[in-house]
Amino acid sequence: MDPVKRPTIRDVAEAAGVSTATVSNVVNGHPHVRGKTRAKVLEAIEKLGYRASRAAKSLPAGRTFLLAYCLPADAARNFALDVFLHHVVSRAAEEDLEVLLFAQKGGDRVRPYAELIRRGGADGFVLSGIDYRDPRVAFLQERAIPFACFGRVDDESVASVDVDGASGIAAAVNHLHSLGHERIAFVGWPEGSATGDDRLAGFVGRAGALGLDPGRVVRSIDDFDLGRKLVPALLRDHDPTAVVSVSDTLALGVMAGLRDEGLEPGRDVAVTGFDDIPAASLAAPSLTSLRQPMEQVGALLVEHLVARLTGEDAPISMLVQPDLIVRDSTAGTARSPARGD
Amino acid sequence: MDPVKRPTIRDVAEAAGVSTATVSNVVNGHPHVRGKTRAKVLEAIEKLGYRASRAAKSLPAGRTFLLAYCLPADAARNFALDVFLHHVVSRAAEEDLEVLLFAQKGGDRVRPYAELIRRGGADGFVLSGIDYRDPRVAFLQERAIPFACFGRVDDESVASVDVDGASGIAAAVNHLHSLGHERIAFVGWPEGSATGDDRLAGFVGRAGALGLDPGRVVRSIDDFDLGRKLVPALLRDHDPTAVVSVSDTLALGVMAGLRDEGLEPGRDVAVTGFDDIPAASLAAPSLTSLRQPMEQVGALLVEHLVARLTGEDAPISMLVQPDLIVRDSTAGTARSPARGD
DNA sequence: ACAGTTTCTTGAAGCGTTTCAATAAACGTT
DNA sequence: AACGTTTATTGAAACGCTTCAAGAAACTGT
Repeated sequence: MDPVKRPTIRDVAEAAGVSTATVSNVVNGHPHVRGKTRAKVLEAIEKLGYRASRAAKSLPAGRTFLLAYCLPADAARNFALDVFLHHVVSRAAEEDLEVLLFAQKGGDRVRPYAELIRRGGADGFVLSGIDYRDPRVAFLQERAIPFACFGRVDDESVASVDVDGASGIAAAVNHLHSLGHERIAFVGWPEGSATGDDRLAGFVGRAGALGLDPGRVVRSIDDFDLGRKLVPALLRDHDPTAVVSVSDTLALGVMAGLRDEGLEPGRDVAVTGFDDIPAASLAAPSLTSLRQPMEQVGALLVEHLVARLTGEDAPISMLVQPDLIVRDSTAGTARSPARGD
Repeated sequence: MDPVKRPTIRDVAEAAGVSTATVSNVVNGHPHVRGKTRAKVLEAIEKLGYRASRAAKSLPAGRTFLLAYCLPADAARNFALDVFLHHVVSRAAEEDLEVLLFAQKGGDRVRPYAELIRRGGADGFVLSGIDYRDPRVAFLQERAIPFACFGRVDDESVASVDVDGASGIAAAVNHLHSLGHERIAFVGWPEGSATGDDRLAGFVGRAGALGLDPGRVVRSIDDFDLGRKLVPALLRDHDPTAVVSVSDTLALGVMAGLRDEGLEPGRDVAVTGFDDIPAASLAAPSLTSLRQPMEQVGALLVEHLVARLTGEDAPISMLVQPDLIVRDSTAGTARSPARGD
């Protein structure tokens, strides 16, 4: 009825005819153990199927062997979250760490972290969805809790990995320019988001460098319908042959809006997005987008945390490159018939 | 430098001038504590910001206060995963349980569970992605480990919650029928998936009951492009005015395929999907779909596990109803002009 | 005011590990 | 063969909490 009783270190010690201290030494790879003794112990471990209990290890060790991650409240909007998480978990497993999930309760973004810390719930934290001056960062830093951020933090002493949005957008602009597009517009987020500002900078910089007008910019919050509705104004003000969007959601909205105006996205007007959300490849036409290298980001964050937990003082602040995934929404060239210019 | 030292139960006991046993009694709400004593203790707890450490609680309790969930290897395909997880985590938090995440290593689906159990890593498991005769179910059952499944399990003694796919599809058929559609086709998965068979049964049953031809069925594995490519044959063989799909992915493919054939989905041919993945609302036209009540599922699973851990023998085997989300892909009526019949 | 009850509080053991000082065994020297 | 070294092993304390038998305090009723 009850879950099967697990063997303890004492059972192993008995079976091997040694003390529990010796078993512990073997398990933890301490140097001074004779070959013969080690063999006996390993055999007993094997026979009994022994594994040290995390709970029992934690107590004397003063650590939990857990990394914690707070699920964003708007999980449904964060499409790549599960992929990111998957990589964090996998990489953590390689380091014998497991991942603890917790969630925001009310509006307070810091509270759940504080609670977890008070209960000694985890050794370190992985954060995502970093804002300018994110309160969580200040909080954790003040308490000297190990943590690492997916997203840019202005403070150099904070470990963070971010996707180089500027360079990603620049790649999209290059791609479109090489297809012959001259009037490229950018659909961005409202000012004040670290990620959005960065991507916009990429557009402005690259467009300028290519001698294109970097002023073809329109802004909207990240919503499909708003993206759709901004198309008439976009066409009127900038008459673009290509639209670079700060996100896939907006890009898909723009594609719908183009079609509302009788233009076929991908043929009459090229469109690119950012994030490569699942819907990007499921759209018709499929959407050219920038994929964030989640595996790399997850691995870097975990590696940093492990180093930090091992005592090394290893601040990192890395920028990783997104991959341009070319699909049908940029399949035509700027010189194709439809718009006749 | 080091993470701030947390106060222990002993600190509280000292501050309140009582023994640690009393503090423990207060914290755990034991009955025989005098009001005045309780007040003193609570005050000390408040002042010091004390919270019992999970690690230290676990050891004598013989439980971890953790529920474990294994991230499916193909996380990227499981679109609603993060939503589901979010609800599981939230509900668990209400019960003072946290959620531990682990991942599949190689091909062996059972191995990670076995490993976690050997380390005494969690009190119970939440499973998803249940197959016919899922090996994990047999494994956990054999070891009498508490677990609860999202997905149907044939064994009545296993706690499971599933979404009523048959009834969901039936609702879609009803919806289309009420719009005047008479020739409704079903795009299903290949035989042999529990979920797919169930949804198909819903179509056949409902179509038959309405006096429609229940034989308009086509099958494909769950892939956008395959859904797209099956449209010509679908039109030729069944000439449907509406297509009910077993999944959103296939439905989106079908919509693309219809457009390839010069038909406008939502106007010329109605389309429905299942799962309400994010792409459903981002498609143009937006896709009518069936939303799985993830919150309910998550809550039920956690509630069962809590009951089970509390000693109650509470097997459940529930079916919850999906919600039909009507969108533009079923906006027209069967009598609208385009197809002229 | 005293014994008998009942209610509250506590000391100490124990949960499964790690760690470290102390002891034992093995090895070189002479 | 006895000694000093080095290497291997161990006993016991400690980690922060719960639990339970036992003791103390607060009430009864007389």
